[in-house]
Amino acid sequence: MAPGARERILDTAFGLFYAHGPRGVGVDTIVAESGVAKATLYKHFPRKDDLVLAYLDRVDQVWFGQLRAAARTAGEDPRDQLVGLFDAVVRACRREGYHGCAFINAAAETDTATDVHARTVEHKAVVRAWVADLARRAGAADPQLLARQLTLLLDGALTAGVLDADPAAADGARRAARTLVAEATGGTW
Amino acid sequence: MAPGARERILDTAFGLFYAHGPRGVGVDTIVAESGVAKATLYKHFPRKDDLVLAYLDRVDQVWFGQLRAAARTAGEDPRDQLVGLFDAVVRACRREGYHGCAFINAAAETDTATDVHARTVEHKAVVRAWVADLARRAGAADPQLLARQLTLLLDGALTAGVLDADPAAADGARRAARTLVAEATGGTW
DNA sequence: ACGCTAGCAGACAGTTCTGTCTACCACCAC
DNA sequence: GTGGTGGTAGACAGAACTGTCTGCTAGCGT
Repeated sequence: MAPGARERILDTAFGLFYAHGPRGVGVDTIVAESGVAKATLYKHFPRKDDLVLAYLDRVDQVWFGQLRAAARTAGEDPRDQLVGLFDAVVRACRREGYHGCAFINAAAETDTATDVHARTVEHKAVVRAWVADLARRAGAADPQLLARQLTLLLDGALTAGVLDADPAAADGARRAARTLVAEATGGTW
Repeated sequence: MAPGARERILDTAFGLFYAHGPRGVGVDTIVAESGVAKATLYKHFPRKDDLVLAYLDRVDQVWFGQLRAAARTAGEDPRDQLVGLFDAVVRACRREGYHGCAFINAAAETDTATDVHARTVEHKAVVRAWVADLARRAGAADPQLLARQLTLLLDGALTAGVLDADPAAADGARRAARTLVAEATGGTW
């Protein structure tokens, strides 16, 4: 009880939604697993979609935090930070129960007109804007282009990480990122 | 009747599965839409999963055909062909009703131990092997690495194409491909 | 003592899903 | 004409789904 019903629901939903996809988990399962009453769940999240959106918000926080940490760890040079982003991917793919990008997975099972889809687009746009800022500070000739290319690689690597357990995927992405950053900033460093 | 019930079922399933994801389409819907009797559907495809796999096989044929056509159109030089692959992505993303990579979408809503997941892994491996052969003929220092990087970009671009209608995504992927191919084959051409 | 808030427990309605089954029909080979 | 093949039409069972509702309990501020 101490952590409050809302947190328990979100914790449970986080694990189940990520493992099986929002559509693959019934409300009853979340109720049973979290030990919360059904009425309580529907008080906090009137519709299942509200719970899904709260789940995605949490994923956004966690994943963005990991990206920031990876960049911070990579060093002072923004170019190193851009490449360092892919350490977050490498680490994520190695994690037990890794199942790809939660946003991509969630969007894959919804129509393009839904809130879930919109939230996914928004998340990707925010990440790309942040990468573009790094690219600008790295002195890229076209920061928007470089950010676009790196986030494409990012999404590709996140997807490949679940399809193909081979860690060569994330490593290949990292090396590709280095090549693209070098090309965009005019030479190696 | 002329085209046979099996084809009618597959045609209908192809459209519906791609638009809403296999899990988002009930067997009843396919029955109604294809004008086929339920018993007939279950005679040809004893389980829904069998129909999903047949759907994926058809997607594989179609998409691989488009990749091959894009490479062929790009010219004689294997390096041009590697870059030309991304024309297939550009064209796919522009198509009305584009909804991303059918394999990635299908895999996103299944467990990793399922047939659907395995078929997806297989498809991606076949495409990558084919790209690796192109990379070898293009004289890449490490064809496996280049193929890995290009297919990462491919998957990233296919995913971005549905999340973000901006055609800059596929174009960015194309330009990144050119950079990576140049780097791997030692200089521009 | 009183009322308010938060929560638990579980029945319930109504829909939708997969998969099975019965009954009938049309054609074609022999 | 007779039997096999492939198809239609639709009822049906059994499960799972979302969302609602009733009743009960415990704590807490005043």
